[in-house]
Amino acid sequence: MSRVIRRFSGLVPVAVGLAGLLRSCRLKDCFKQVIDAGVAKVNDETTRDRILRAAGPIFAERGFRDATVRDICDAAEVNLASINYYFGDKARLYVEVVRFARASQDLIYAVPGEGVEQDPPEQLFQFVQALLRRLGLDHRANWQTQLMVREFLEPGEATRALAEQYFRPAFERLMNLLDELAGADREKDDRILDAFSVLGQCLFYKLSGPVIGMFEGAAVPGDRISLDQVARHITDFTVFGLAGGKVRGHVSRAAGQD
Amino acid sequence: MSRVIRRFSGLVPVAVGLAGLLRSCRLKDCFKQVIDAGVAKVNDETTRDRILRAAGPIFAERGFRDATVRDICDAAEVNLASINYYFGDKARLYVEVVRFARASQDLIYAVPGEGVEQDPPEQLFQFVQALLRRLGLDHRANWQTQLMVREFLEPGEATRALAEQYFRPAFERLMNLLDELAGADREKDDRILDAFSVLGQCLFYKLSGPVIGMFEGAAVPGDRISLDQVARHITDFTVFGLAGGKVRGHVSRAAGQD
DNA sequence: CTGGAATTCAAACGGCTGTTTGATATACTG
DNA sequence: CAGTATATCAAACAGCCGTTTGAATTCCAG
Repeated sequence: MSRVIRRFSGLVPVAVGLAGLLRSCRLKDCFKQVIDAGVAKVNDETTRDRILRAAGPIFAERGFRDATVRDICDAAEVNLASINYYFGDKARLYVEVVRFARASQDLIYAVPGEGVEQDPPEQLFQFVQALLRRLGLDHRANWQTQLMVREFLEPGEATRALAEQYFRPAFERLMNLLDELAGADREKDDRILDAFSVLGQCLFYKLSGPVIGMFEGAAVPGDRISLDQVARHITDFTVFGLAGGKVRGHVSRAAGQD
Repeated sequence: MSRVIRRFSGLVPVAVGLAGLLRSCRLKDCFKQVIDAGVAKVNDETTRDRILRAAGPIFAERGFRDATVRDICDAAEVNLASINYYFGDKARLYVEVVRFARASQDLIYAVPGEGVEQDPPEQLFQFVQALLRRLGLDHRANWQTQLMVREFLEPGEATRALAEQYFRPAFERLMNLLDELAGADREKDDRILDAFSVLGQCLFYKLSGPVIGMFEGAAVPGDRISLDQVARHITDFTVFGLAGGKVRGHVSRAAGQD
């Protein structure tokens, strides 16, 4: 009781408290938000920001569980207690980091060629190319992408917002793109499955990287095969693959010899 | 010093020691191997086996790090010290569990229709169908598959053997299958990329399950869309997609309007 | 300058982890 | 049966984890 009062002794916590998601987060933040809004400018990095920036790569590389607050504080060169002081606990720091990652890059969404008039296959190529780049197929992925892939593979509390705001728009843009390629008269389920086929092809290179490197014959992009080669292949594969959806009798049965 | 001598007081440890990978693992195992070889038969389950069997699902569900030896021992109804007594430590139990999982199911490999004379598209369909089933797209995946997917996504020490013995044979069978479909005159890189495209499409449903469930419109197999529908789609998509590889000029450029 | 709030800090706390220990019970051998 | 190797067990250990504490420091308005 007394500890809470001591800690929330100022007037600012009340504002945050009313905002709903309060608890113990420290409260220079409120001024910070005002500052960020453009009212004023902070020259040297605040402790909160250093934590946020240092935590990103660590969470991305090791995941929530394996990343320790001690390592994060060491990397940020702040005191061990700072995380609990500014964010309440490790979990809330994590969702803040995800938010930060999301804000500092728009992942799949901002695909080049959006709105530009080009033929559909070329638009698809650029979509795929951009996605592969975001996934880090050219160089190593940045930590933001790594973090989002992690959230994608095993969703947590922060994932729902991610899905709504980033994955879904990209997903719908892709479906529209495929409509242009295959004709818009497709059924809804087919549209979805087609989009999955494209995303699956792209994600495979990100997710299976370490293992396919073990197959002597196979080569990861960046090794023998360039990112553009992969993007080109996926585009071609898809453009022709879509034709399969048009044949309602289903090829694999229709082609049967019996 | 004295503890080692006390523990390895018998003569059996020497044999295992010579085998190379000894250390503190307990040594009824040597007899156990003889028993398994058919010399004798053990009626009631040994402690070692109970641990092995209980650890599988727990490692599969939570991963190596989040699975605790206490939970495993509770599930196996054995004493806490048993894991260290029989396996040395948690890590060596884990690789043993992976070996056990690998042995108790042959994952992707044993595809129905192997050797059976059917037209290539139907063979591909059955390959895809079998893979999706192994991945647990119909009901929930069994723990063996879960464990292998985990190893696939972030490889550990046990992964290399897995890749060599299971992933690779399936991979090569798939490439041969695609050769029959597309003609065998393809370049090596194209064969690999085509196979990746198929695997990517299949894996997508396993890996993105939780997230695509968040898209209201989209449906996971088992929900609105059946596993066979998905398998059929992937097959059709692939059969036509392979045609893209035959056009050397690359569709996405050739179809350009400029 | 002064007093009180905001922040930083070293130290510790309680809990959970994998592992070890030494005693005890069981099985087997000569 | 005696004696020894094997197996089981409750208890404890050391180490790391996230978190808390209370004092010291910095900051800033009056």
